[in-house]
Amino acid sequence: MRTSDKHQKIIQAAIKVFARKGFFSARISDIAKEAKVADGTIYLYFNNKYDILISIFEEEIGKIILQVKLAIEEETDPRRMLEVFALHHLKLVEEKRDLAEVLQMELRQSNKFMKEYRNTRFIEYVDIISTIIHLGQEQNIFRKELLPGVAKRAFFGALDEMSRLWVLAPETGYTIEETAKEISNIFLFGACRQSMAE
Amino acid sequence: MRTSDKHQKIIQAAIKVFARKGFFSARISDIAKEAKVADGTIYLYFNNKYDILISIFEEEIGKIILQVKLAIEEETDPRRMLEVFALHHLKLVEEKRDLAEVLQMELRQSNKFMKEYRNTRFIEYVDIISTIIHLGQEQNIFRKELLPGVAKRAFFGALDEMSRLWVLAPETGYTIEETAKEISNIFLFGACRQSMAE
DNA sequence: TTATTATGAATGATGGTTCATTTTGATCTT
DNA sequence: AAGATCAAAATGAACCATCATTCATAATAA
Repeated sequence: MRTSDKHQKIIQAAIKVFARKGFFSARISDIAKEAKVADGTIYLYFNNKYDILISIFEEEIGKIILQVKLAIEEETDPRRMLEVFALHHLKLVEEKRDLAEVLQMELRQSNKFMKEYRNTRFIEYVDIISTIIHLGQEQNIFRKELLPGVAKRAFFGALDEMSRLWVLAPETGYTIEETAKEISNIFLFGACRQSMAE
Repeated sequence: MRTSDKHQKIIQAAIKVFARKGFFSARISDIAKEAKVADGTIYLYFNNKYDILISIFEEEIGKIILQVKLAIEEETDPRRMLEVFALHHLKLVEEKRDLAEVLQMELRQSNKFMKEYRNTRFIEYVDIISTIIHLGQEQNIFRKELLPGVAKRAFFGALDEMSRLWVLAPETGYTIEETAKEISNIFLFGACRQSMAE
């Protein structure tokens, strides 16, 4: 059996277990059982429990970034790009619920218990948005005065709050598509009635 | 010494310790030392470690809700109300950093390790926003088609992502006031250049 | 035969919780 | 005013369950 197989099996098992119980309540023996592997085997592939979590972040976010960037390259209009990003972000909950749950719940507070770990992958992910915003400003579509550091986080935060909701309570009455559309719309055009439409 | 004094002392100590170490890494003895109280004393006022955390949520969010509602009642324009809400939410990081940190980091994932606990106070807080949005729709200021469940979370999420940033890395280069203004602006009018202004 | 990979019982540290004991302070007695 | 009494409040050492991690041993495969 190839090394990478066990590595992957453990990662996938850990995602499941962390999603179900949370990082701290999850036991190594839970992960081992889920991966159909002995407790000790885990330590042949990872240094410790934290290392498993970090590997999940690094490897899985890496895959997501790749996919999203690819999808965005298909588009030319920055407005559409934002919608595509939104769609991808929200879809994650549906397509990989366990992973979404781990990223939602554990990633955010990882800085607390892993002081030294700087999650550059996560930053890279959010910065996809600022790239789009910058593009939109260059094309004279977005307002020049937008504060990029605020705008990107406003958009990301809005999306992420919705995906947090879905992770906690799957039923909201809204579909992913309409939610992505609505959030993009609010971000692009605002909640106010457009006075010109009068 | 009155009962309530110790209760408060322990709560305040716990906020400090939870902020510094996170809920799981915090030891009861840490909290006891910070509160200048014996370990056992804590169990005279709280059932267990979780109970301390829940009490923080209930009592402290209660206070915040009161303050915010009061400040919003001063305003008549829903657009201003949103800005006031934003200002209050962001100010919390500055004025009560430890509490903000606990709410940011621990509150969100509380559902994971305290399955039975439904945080109604938190819901109540976010619902202040939907009340404002509803008002704005009635006054024909906000678009009627806004999905209230999405819009309120978009606004809240945007704000909260910024306060998460401040909790993690205090220096961002933006002031609270300009951030509140910017987020409100984006939410109200969008990121796009208003075409009528052409 | 030997190097690699895997096992899972044993180890050891940790820290939430308990509880026998002490301290406090209010009330009553003389 | 000085003891005496007692319930409530506080203490902190000890208990014990819980795992993360290790490592002597076994299985596998080259």
